[in-house]
Amino acid sequence: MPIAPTEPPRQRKERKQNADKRRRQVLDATYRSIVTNGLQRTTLATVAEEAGLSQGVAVFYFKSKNGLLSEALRDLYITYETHWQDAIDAAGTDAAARLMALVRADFDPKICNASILSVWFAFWGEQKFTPQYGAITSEYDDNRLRAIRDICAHLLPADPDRAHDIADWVDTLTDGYWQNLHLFPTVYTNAGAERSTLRALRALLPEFADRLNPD
Amino acid sequence: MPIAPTEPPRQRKERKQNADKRRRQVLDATYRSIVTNGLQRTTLATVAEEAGLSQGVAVFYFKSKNGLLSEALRDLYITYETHWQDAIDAAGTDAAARLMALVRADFDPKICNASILSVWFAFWGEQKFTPQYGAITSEYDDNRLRAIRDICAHLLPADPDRAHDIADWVDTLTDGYWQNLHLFPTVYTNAGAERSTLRALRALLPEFADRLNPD
DNA sequence: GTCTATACGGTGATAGAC
DNA sequence: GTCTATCACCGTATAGAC
Repeated sequence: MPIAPTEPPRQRKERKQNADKRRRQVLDATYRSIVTNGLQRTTLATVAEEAGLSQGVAVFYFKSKNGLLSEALRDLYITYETHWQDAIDAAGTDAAARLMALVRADFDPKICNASILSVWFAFWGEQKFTPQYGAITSEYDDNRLRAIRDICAHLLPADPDRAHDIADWVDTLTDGYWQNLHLFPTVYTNAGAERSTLRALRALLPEFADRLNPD
Repeated sequence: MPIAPTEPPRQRKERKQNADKRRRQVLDATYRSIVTNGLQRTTLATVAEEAGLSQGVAVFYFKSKNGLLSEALRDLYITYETHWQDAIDAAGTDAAARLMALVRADFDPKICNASILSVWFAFWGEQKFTPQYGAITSEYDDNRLRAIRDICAHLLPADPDRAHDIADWVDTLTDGYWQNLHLFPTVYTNAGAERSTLRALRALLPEFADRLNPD
């Protein structure tokens, strides 16, 4: 059976690396094009120009415009997920500290700013009409909701119903503040949204209020 | 100065009525086209077909595609605003009852369902790239936030800071549930979102818990 | 006021040279 | 792998007949 469709391992690896590099290059360009042009006016031409490559390259690596945009959305979710996971990992084992870390991570300007929010909302605005987006959104958002529920379950081991409610409210409230930040960037600020969310948390969890204080 | 560029009053009125009728006809068609095609693939052609009119009519009454879509967004906000205003008006003078009425109005399937949410999010996804949308959004959302703050101020006359927080949380939490309903229509339901919001309200306002119960 | 026809500029995808 | 050239198509807006 051997005498496989061979090529030296080293060369194969180099090809793979080149492919990954190009994919990254095109994804970054896609992201920049959406930020400046929106999803509507992002075309293979605008992406190619941002990347400093030809249109053909984007098609070669992503098959179609739709494939490219779907991968861009997945990439966005991966970056986001890595960020909040790192944050709760770094917060140690105390559930209150982990919950606070997750909230603060959500409003970190590194992943929550006008540009990135405009990309999120551009995709979400199309989600109903592009089924692929919906599948990606569900997959990743589920991870986050489970993580929040897990933290809350540890925080309130004696009251799973209340833990479930709190988890739902935290998830929903942070989403709501993202929307406020996106729609009214002159009224809301990251720091303000974070403070408001933590204040809500202290009001909802008075017994942990001292451990949910950013100071 | 008279001898104005006249035309008999009756005729002028009839023209105005016809214009209003046509505008409504085209706006409704625009709305239907967005629901079925999304904002990206809504064109003058799809709107004209939905309306059973020619492309020229849409341009005649709304100047351009952009003008048409902006008016459609404004129309959406007016319908929404009328709905929640009617709801709090009908709730009487008790602040807790008014607050609950506002929340319940927000999840009324009449104005909160998969179709309408997809239209809202389609516009919000483009907001950053179409300045006109932002102006309309700010104008109308401000009315709602002021109304909520007003209700909360009546509810907690002795504690304006807390009233302000509660108002902010109600506004943001309902927005967040709209997003959940839009992104995960198989997981969230209108009734569930309403119940969760009211439960949050009772947790945040324990002294009014009995008056914030839907039963 | 309403229509049809059309100008003009993209758009995604493909073919084929290098 | 990467490029350029090219295809068939669709988008808005306008012009002008009725």
